Amino acid sequence: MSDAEQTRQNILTVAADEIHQHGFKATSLSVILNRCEISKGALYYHFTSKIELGYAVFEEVYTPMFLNVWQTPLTVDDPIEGLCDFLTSMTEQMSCSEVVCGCPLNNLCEEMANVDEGFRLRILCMQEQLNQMIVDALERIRGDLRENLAFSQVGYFIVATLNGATSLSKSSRNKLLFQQVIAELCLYIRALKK
Amino acid sequence: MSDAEQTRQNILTVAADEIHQHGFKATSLSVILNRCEISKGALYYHFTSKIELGYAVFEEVYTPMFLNVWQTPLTVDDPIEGLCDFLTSMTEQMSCSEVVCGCPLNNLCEEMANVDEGFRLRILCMQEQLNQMIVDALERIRGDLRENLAFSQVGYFIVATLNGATSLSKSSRNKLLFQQVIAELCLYIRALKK
DNA sequence: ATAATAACCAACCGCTCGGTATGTTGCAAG
DNA sequence: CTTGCAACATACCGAGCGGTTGGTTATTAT
Repeated sequence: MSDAEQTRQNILTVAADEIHQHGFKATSLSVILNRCEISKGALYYHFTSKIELGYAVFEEVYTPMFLNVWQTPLTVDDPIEGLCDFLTSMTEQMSCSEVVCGCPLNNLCEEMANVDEGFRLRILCMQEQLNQMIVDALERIRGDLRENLAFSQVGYFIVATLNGATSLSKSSRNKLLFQQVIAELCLYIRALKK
Repeated sequence: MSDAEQTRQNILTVAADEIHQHGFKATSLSVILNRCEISKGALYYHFTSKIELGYAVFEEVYTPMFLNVWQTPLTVDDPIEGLCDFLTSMTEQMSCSEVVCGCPLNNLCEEMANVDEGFRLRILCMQEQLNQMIVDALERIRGDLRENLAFSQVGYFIVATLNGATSLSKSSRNKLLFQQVIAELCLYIRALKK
């Protein structure tokens, strides 16, 4: 990797972390510059504006991370148990920063979706992709599931509940409420089976 | 009501609307001053700082509004149907601004819970109150419900899912996803009965 | 040897923000 | 009649923000 590309990747990584911790608007470029030990000129050489940097972080850091994390549990033999194991292990592995900072995608959705159209469309696209992955997994085992299930509706329901659960852990500052919601969500998911 | 109290109430109302629309940090005091047609001196006569104004909005506007909205469907004869009717009517009555702006409590939770302890504790208290209302309603009809239900867990699950549903409507900018999640949530709630 | 370009750096700019210090007005008590 | 306080208004402050401008350096092509 060239020096320039290395610099760019470093900016993206640091910016992703800052945005995750403080949100997009509250993320200060000067903090990113300090952490990367570069000047403002360097940042504006690689990115034309703060918001373009935000878009790049979304597309090049958050999106691949997200798709990668969800793909494994959904492509396993039994996606129902895959999902439940995945969600349960989330509650165990959840670091302190994740309890406090929440999910990057959900955070950006809350903060930016109604302010900036560029962010909104990217977030929407990501949510639709995630939903489609769930739908695909459910359809793959539709024989094992109850009749009359609206797969897309179920998918969005699962995603919504998970987001709401991270929201609850922000205010309680511990995993307990999150774990409870996830436990109940797993009950719901397992009840999808016949 | 005295003139001074009138001024104070006016500030609270306008601030509540601004915070709902733009979040706490992005809410500008000067905008509030313009809308209220008062000076900065007037605002700082009634409130010692921006954050104290925020607390006052939470306690004197959001909290009573919230408790009032939830009490009705939960104290009805059949809280299961009360809840479902309540949620369904939300999807119908939902104004355009509510689709875009989301729930004030959830917004503040996402934005401020991990930044300011004063907000965090107030939000947590509100969430616990809401959960307790749901738990009380469920216990009142526990004879009609399935065995082995963890009422508190169910309460937080419902709240979490509702919050997640409003989040989804922010990115899609329409009611459709919200309606789907609520529809699935009602299926879940009705399935609590034997 | 020189010209051009990529990859930066340092200094500065206008703007908005929350907050403060001081000034003013009207009314009510003594 | 004046004193005093409640209820404001006006003007200003420093800090931090995103963004711009004008260099500077090292590498590469001619």
